[in-house]
This record gives sequence, C-alpha cells and structure tokens, in this order.
Amino acid sequence: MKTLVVLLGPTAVGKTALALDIAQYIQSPILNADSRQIYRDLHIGTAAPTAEEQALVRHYFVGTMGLQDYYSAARFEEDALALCDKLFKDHDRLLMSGGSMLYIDAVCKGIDDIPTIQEETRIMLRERLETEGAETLAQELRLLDPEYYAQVDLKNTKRIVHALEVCYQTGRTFTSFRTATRKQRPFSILKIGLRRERSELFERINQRVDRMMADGLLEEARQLLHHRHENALNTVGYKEMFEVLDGHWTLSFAIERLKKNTRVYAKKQMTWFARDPDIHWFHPDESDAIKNLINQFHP
RNA sequence: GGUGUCAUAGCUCAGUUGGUAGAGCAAAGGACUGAAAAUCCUUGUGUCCCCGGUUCGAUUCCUGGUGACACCA
Repeated sequence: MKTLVVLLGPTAVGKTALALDIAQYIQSPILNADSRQIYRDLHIGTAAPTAEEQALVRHYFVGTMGLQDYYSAARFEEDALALCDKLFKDHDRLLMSGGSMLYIDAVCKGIDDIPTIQEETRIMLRERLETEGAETLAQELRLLDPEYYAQVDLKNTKRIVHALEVCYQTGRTFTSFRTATRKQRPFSILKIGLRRERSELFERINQRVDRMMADGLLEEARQLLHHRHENALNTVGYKEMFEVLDGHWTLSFAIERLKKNTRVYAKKQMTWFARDPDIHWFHPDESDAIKNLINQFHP
C-alpha cells in the first residue's frame, strides 16, 4: 500500500526544514502544498524553499506558475493526484508539505467537481458587483439558488459572486454541485501536524519578517508592483509593501502590520487544522518521533 | 532634601459631580468546497498602586506610604 505523508502546520512553524529532513529519510521528493510559493517570482515574501534547499531534495509545485496564471485548490487536487500516481510507481512513500489548508484538504478529502468559471463570466460578475452592488447580487442569488442563499454568509461577497458565476455558467444551482462527499484515494494518508507554543511561534514570525526585510522584501515588491492586481499578490507581505511604495504607510508601520497579519494568518491555519481529527501532532524538534510514526504506519 | 503632577486592561490613555469602568492598538474565539497567505463573523481581558479615614457605599474625596516624571535646592 502506498502512503502519502502530509506535513502541515501554521506558517513559520518550521515545516521547510523538517520537510527536508523527512524527505531525505524516506527518500521522497517534496510536493509543496502552498498556494503562493507555487508562483514564480514570489521568493522572499513567501519564504519559498531556496535554490540550495531545492538542490538537496527535488521539489514540486514551487515557482511553477506565472503571476497572472489562474490556479486553484481544485487544480492543485488534479495536479497533485496525477503527480502522485506517477511518482508512486517508484516510491512507496511520498511527502507533501505545506500550509495551504484548502489545498491539503482538496488532495486528502477531495473537492466538489464544479466547472471552472470562464473569464467572461468572472468579468461580467465583477462588473455587476461594482455597478449594482452586493445587495442586488444577493437578492439574485435568493431567486436562483434559494438553498445556498439560506446557508451562505451574506456579508461574504466573494461567496455570493462565486455561486452566481456557477449558476450563470451552468444553468444549474450552485447547491446542486455541492455534494460534500469525501473522495477515496488510491493510497493511504498519514497527516503530521507541527505546532509550537503560541508565544514561540509568534516570536519566530517576528524574526522571520525581520529577516525578509533584511533580505530585500521591499525591493522584491517594487519589482512586482505592476502585477499588484493579480490574485497571486493579494498576499500577506506584498500587500503591506505596496502601501509603503504608494507612500501611504511608513516602513516601520508596514513591518508591524506585516507581523500582525502573519500572526492572524497563522491563527487561522491553526483553527482550520484543529478541526481535523486525523492529524498527529508534534513539536518540530521531535523528528525522531515523527520518523518512528512514519515507520510504524501500516494502514 | 523641598514643591508639584501623575499612578485605571498587555501598551497608550479616557472616565466615574462617590453607586466597582471604556476607547485605540495589541490580543482571543470562530466560519470556510474552485481567488484560501483569499474572503467573512464574533469578543473587553481589570485588586482602577498600597495601608488607613470619611461614607450606607471609595477606583473617585482626605491623611500617610511607595513608584515615575517635572521643577527648585
């Protein structure tokens, strides 16, 4: 039986270093599950694996997409499964490492099959949102998909817009695509979660932000300024630097906000992962215990 | 050493004409199915510096401490 070992945890907890260790131990490449490190040109701000680290272990899904390319959790599910299928021919165990919650769940549990929304539909809805407002769109959703309207957080405009996109493009309700069934995988999955004391994690986040600044995050953001409206750059680290480059924020204020926003992100990840009963939790220093667990794992 | 001002949430402060208190920041909790590092929701945590006094009742007024700051020596 083939096994996918999934190493997950909040940002800055120490996944990258441990992943290199584990990958070498089980002789696997690393399948990176990170919705931002997958983009080319986002090096410093996403703390992406460096060239040296990538020379030690083969990495997939790092720097493979252009900033303007459309990508999603569903695409990741598809790409990752295809890659697993291929790599399992030569490996009994593969390592996936990352912190993008929905990406990990898409691979481990599956995500509903919903048609990819075409560019025209997306643009049309975006324009209607701007001209007619969220309330009008919400009322329209009430007519087109009353069931989802009753469930959705009506203040979360993104959700409403997406549901309408699906309704328009397919002529079906968004609800009809939402099966919420857990997909079966042709391999077993072992989830290993990394966690630290909150104060310890926050201290690491602060230090990492300081290091990013020293490594030239502001300059990296300056190079990417003309791509700022791409979703790839709607990202902690770059958003704050753009405010500085616009002259809206001082650098020191931006650094404080960047640290805070990273802490909030880490908290959000922990909340998400805490709901998953399949995760085995460890401190990042417990690499021996983690290796033992991997060895003992016989599904 | 003397005089004055201040002492309230993790921080910076407001406030209570005497009925145990609230803003900002920081923080905490949560939702989540195709943009997810996205998007969205909820929450005030407190010996009001300490010992006494006055009072039905003191964080508030008074005496005395302690600490910080300022000015004078």
